[in-house]
Amino acid sequence: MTRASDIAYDKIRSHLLSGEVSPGEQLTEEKLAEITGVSRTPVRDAVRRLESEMLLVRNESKRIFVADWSRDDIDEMFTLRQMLEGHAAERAAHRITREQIDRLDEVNRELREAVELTEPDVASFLNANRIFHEIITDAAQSPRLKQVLGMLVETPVVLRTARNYSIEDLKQSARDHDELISAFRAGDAGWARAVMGSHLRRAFHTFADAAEAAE
Amino acid sequence: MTRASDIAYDKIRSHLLSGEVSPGEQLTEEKLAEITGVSRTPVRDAVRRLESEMLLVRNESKRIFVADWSRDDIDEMFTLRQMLEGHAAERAAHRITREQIDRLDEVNRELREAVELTEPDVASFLNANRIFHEIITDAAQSPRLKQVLGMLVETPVVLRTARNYSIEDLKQSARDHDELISAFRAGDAGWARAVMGSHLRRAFHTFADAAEAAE
DNA sequence: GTGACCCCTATTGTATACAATTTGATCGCG
DNA sequence: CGCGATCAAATTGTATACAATAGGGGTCAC
Repeated sequence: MTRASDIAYDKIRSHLLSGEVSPGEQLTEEKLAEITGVSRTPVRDAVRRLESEMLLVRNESKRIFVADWSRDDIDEMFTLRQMLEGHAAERAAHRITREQIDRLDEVNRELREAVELTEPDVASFLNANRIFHEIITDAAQSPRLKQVLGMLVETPVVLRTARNYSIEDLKQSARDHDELISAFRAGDAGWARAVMGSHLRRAFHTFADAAEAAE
Repeated sequence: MTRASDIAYDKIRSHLLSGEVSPGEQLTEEKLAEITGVSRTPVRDAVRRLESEMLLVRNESKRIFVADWSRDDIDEMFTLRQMLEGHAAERAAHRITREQIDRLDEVNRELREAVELTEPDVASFLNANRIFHEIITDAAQSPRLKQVLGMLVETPVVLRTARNYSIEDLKQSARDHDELISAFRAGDAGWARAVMGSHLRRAFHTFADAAEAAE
């Protein structure tokens, strides 16, 4: 994308993720233009993107609101990711290159380092985790799948809850990733799909438990 | 959406489906503005939508082109629909109302009427088919699923090829729909998913055979 | 003849003014 | 008091002018 609309997208997104705004709160294109420092035109582009990621929603008269995700909504999102990323893992098992597998190894090493600090670095963990899954999506070599998965991003509430994940949960993620790498090395599509499936399903329950504990 | 951008979307879409433009052909916002009779601003909105449906694509420097779908691309699209609509059917089986089931019956009656003419009315068939699947997606009651499925629309090549479908293929579709309705009446999620899966997978092969025959 | 550079043109991106629509509130009337 | 109509304010939609960028083609040096 272009510069101004990228800036707008990034700034609005981090604004939404920061927790400075509450679910259900109304935003206007003009206010967002002020915040981002660009005019309404690129803001509108950014809002469209964030709508497709369901971080923003519009009411019947096109006004813009911060999306409010229920527990069921998040369950459904993880279920869709489980299906689609499971499929991605299956495809990737037959298509992934040695270089990509090495990269997965490297990224998961970084992820593990972020976890094994005395105080886990959750931001680095989430970043490494995102990159890890992106590599697999790319290795699946399906533009359509990639585009569809792009809509199913982490929601603000999931990211904020991640701070409450236990060290054991985070370590289990790293172990799942290791097993995925093994499945890819073996070229075993069924194995890769199964591991991805349980990995994402467990991730949902980790989230749900952490969210419950936070209340 | 708003009026002008809706007009632009509809006009550009039917322009793409009409076959007046070839895959890979470049389009410019200005030309599309001329065709649609609105300014570039709503045209840009419409182009964004058509991009997300992958009927248009952009190159590395943001120029707009008519998408070119390979046989593998279409295979992958049907595979994704099979997963997602299978899931939708499964959810719908537990949530669909009596009214919605009656509506499915009615729409499938129309579909069958379009097929059983001496010269099948393919346009009516496709329209009824689209509505039938939309009712199920709605009955699944998952905004996320609905939004994701909205991206996986029929491609121009699939719609054009539909003219070559045999009467027997069209009748089989109507029978699949009847079986789906039976599964919904029984509230049997597994049955609904299975029927939807084979229905869509067969649809791909029907398309592939018709496309091959047309060459 | 080939390749690098530069300029002109085509095309997309951005800002801004104005139009259309929706909301909410105020006023008047029963 | 309640209810509805009407107007003003807030918000999104559209058109248009201008800015930025990428592509294509021509020229010139070698």
